[in-house]
Amino acid sequence: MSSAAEAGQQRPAARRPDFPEALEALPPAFYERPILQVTRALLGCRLVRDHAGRRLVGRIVEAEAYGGLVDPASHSFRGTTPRCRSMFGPRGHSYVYRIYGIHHCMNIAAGDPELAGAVLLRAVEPVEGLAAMRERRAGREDLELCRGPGRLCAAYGLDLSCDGLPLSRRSGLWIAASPRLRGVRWTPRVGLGANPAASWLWRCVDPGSKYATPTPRRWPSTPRPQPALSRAPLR
DNA sequence: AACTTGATTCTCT
DNA sequence: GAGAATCAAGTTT
Repeated sequence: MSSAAEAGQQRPAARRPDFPEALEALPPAFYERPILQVTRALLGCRLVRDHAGRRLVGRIVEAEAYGGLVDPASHSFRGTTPRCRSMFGPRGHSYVYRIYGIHHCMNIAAGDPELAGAVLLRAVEPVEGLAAMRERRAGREDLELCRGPGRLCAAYGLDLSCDGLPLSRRSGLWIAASPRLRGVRWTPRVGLGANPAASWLWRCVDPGSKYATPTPRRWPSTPRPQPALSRAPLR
């Protein structure tokens, strides 16, 4: 009995050929659990990018889950489109989209098999490569370099050319595992307006970090039950 | 209208 | 100063 479990622990990639090798060091919960667990596991991990001869590193302090079974706030809600194609792709790949025609947002595809899903990285605490980030975000305080999904992409130089990349050292963009962060808080997601999912607690934040965006004082006033995540296929 | 940001203006502390 | 409100800035749906 223990041999099967040990084999699974030792060689997770054998049953997950699509999963980037750089993520194999993460605990099994990272890729065995629904998207909320993935979101939870990403907090405290590091977003790393090797680009233009420099390494950028940031500690993830804020992330949001999108997708799953029925999430009207997700790009995947109405099925696959050229834009959100990466949400339906293999887990551990990037999903980068343009927002408001101006900025970009970085996500990690993390849906269960046959389910679309992605985790939006909303803020990281700059750890390494501050000089390159300051160049891309000239005139900003260090606190503001990566506080917000659009700012994060600007500081990292992430754009549509980074969409669909496997997160790995080979691609130059990956997640470095970290011990489970304690004391995270779940809140409603930011910027959903009148969306019926506006009150779902799918935003995970390190409340002790100044590098996360502020949590709104007033939450959506019409709570609706979150749907149970299941492995049932979309549509 | 949209999973945002930056600048401005207002309020309150 | 901090925080809320308002507005405008491309592109895609």
